[in-house]
Amino acid sequence: MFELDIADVSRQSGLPASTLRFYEEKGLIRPVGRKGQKRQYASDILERLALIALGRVAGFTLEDIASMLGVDGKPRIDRQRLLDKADELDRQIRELTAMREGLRHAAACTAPSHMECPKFQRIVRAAAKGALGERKKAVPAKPL
Amino acid sequence: MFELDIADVSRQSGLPASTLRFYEEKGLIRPVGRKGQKRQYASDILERLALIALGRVAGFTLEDIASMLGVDGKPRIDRQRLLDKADELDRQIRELTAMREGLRHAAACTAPSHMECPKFQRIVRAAAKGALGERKKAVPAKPL
DNA sequence: ATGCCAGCTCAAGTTCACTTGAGGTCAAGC
DNA sequence: GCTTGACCTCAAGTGAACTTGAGCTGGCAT
Repeated sequence: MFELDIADVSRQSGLPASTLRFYEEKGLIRPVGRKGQKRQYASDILERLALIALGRVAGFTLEDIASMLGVDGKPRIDRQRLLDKADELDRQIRELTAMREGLRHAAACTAPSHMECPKFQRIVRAAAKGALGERKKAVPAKPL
Repeated sequence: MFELDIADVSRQSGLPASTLRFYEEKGLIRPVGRKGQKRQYASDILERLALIALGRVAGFTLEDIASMLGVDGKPRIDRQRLLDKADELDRQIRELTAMREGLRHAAACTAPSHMECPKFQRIVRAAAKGALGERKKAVPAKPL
């Protein structure tokens, strides 16, 4: 297991160095040591960053993730929490799937107004069930 | 089309009144008028809020959504943008699905460390492809 | 030795999507 | 006629996840 400096990690992970330092501050990652003042990372940092990225996609906060990925490197994961999250993901996947259908249909449909198209209405109603009335913060999204 | 006051809309949509006022400020919704000082909404506001909720789930920002749902009520939607978003959702759905599998497996797997389990490794690698190196903000998530 | 460049620390700023708070208005009920 | 409650405006605050900026350090290339 060779060592990487922050630039290597940044390049290989696609994360800016500032984010890596930020993650360190939040207890998500830790350099194996320093060469002079400079952080040196073990090569498995990339695996850990992948895990973090995954957790983020799954909707965990950084704090959640930090608590699951113990400092030691290997996780003390609460199984029930994982299962709960998996269920939540199931729901989210269904919503996104409905939404995707809605988008594709909206792009293709020639009805004067989408809301007048019965198919679109059905999709909206199906997808909205659950999306609406949910108190969770949804994704800010990369601006297109 | 009868009218609703803000409390009705709030109750039926699940959104706090403050959010409705906020959405109005952002140009996402508009009351049909006022009764005294109080906002009155057309009943189709709920449909519009559903659309907004959907857009949020799909990962559009409020600004994005406002620009797609014209003031007039009915959308001037950029078809290409919708298709792009649909493709992005496809990718996101695949990631979430992988993540969900990963979570369920992690909860079930008895390997001493998840990272030592080849199945988990495979899942992580599959899911991370794409998740890592992505510059988008992912969902803050309702804390469990 | 001199200067550059990458990296460092620490504090402050940014964006997004809301929420909260202070202070005001108005119709209804007692 | 006075309070209560729902609603109003406008400004400021919040939390998550970063980013940016100012000012310092240390290695190595000229």
